[in-house]
Amino acid sequence: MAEKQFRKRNAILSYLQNTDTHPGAETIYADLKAEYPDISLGTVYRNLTLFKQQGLVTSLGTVNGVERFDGNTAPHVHFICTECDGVTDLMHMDAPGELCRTVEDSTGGQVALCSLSFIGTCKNCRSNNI
Amino acid sequence: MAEKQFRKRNAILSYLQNTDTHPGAETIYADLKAEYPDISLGTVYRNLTLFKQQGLVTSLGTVNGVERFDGNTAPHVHFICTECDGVTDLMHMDAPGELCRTVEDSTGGQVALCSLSFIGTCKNCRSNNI
DNA sequence: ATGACTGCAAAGACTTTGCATCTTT
DNA sequence: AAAGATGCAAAGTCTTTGCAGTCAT
Repeated sequence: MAEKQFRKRNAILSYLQNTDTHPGAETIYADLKAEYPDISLGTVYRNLTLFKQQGLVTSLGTVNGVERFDGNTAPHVHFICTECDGVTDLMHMDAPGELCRTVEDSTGGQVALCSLSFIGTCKNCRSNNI
Repeated sequence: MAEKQFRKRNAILSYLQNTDTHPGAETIYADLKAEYPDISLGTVYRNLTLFKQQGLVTSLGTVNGVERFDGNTAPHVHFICTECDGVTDLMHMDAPGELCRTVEDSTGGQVALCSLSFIGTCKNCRSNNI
């Protein structure tokens, strides 16, 4: 009794909603392991799949073979560093959401979301390259 | 003598440069098998990796777990159908290439390329859903 | 009790890679 | 002969999944 025990599902969602690092499953697993020593990777994957279906989190696609997740479902733009695999938000930049209608008109399809990413080398990795 | 035998490497590149279907490795392999019955999947993967490094082809990222390739290196926008996994070019639409500089200024990073995709259901799949 | 959630480990899908062979020059 | 490209199959990564056990109501 006392506090109701948090389910791992909640922990995973909460973790995603409180980070801007756009982690992959393995990272989520490793980080949550501190507080939930018996959490399993299967649970992380299972819940991520669920969250995606429910629209609670989005997938950025894969970076270096690993799918990366975002708990911030508001449309926004990403910067992906190909050296450190870091993904950062570009909050000041508008995702071209208004173009979705244009695309629907020109293709006859239905657009669920649009994804805009800039791929390159982040400030930090540039410095380290000197 | 006669015609020099085409290397498989050339065949793979040529295949990519002459299609707009944005195939994955398995598809390239299957299609080239007709003309090159002894081609191997390893060769396809090996050469795709090479082409990416050389900048001869680009990767669109993964669709449904499979990396998809584009022999058209001119920047352009893609429409990705989540039902049939088809990827089509939106040639009439400009990729926001000019924003690369803006991103570099605001992040201090260096932008190599920008990727804009619209994800949804294509015209064909919509029809089939009726 | 019942249904929901999870741990574990096996299976699956996709990709990479070592080595021997075959080509090209 | 030397360098490069490829076939084959094993290995490697990442992800999914079946099943039994656990937790919440």
